[in-house]
Amino acid sequence: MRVARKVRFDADNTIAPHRFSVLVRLHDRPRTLGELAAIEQVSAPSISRTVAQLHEQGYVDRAPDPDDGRLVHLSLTDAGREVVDRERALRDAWMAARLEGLSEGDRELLRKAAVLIEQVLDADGRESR
Amino acid sequence: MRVARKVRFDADNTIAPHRFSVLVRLHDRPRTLGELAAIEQVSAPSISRTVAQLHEQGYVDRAPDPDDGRLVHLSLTDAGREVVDRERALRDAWMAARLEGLSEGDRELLRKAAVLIEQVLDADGRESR
DNA sequence: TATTGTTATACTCTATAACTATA
DNA sequence: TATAGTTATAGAGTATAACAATA
Repeated sequence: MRVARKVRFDADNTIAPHRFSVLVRLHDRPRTLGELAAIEQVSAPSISRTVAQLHEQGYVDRAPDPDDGRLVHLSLTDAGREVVDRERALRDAWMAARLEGLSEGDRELLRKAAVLIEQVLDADGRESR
Repeated sequence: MRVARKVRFDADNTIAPHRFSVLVRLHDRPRTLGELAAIEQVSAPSISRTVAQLHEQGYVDRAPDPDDGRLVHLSLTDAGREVVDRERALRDAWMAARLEGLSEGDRELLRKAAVLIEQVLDADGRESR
């Protein structure tokens, strides 16, 4: 949690965390509003508002489902994809700078730990977050 | 960051994250409002309001500085200390449950990684966060 | 009737600007 | 004048309740 906090504070983020998170979900694949609400664990009105803003910013496309008129399919625009890539590059650079002083052995240890942590998270809630 | 998110979502936290964070800072030692604002990286009015609420909830004591009438020294009440301890116990339990399935070797790997990560964070910004 | 999404309204946390009290 | 903190006001994100459209 300290690492997460540090990245959030120091990495000069260019987009608000919850908006970035939504863009990342859509970077994986297109989703409906309901799916996003479930993944992000926020209410329907909340995700609706956030997506509306991202749509206005030109980062997200909205498309009605051809068979079910209630569904709205969201996907990233090219601009949205760029935002995700740029932000990820910023965070990667931040982390790389921090790991520079470590020995190769230490870095290898952290690589193994990262794999382990991913496993633990995936084994848990099948969250797909 | 995925771990932090998961803990925040799943661990049935009993107090809002930013309030908890302030209580943790005061658990370390008493501090003034200005110190808290700097540590938490929020504005003076923001920390002032948060601390006022924690004071109303009975978690924080306020005491004027005997020499400098502008300063307000904040410290935890017994109730505040309990909140921190309880919340930490919840998170520890959450984490312990998640690590149960690992081998002793894997857990040892994670212990070493945690030490390393602490070092990296401390080496960085001398943040005392 | 149930489901998907939006609108109305309110609460919390945040910030900047203006202010009070003390140094 | 400068510093520590508070009050006034506004913006962003969240929630619940009520609503519209579709199945």
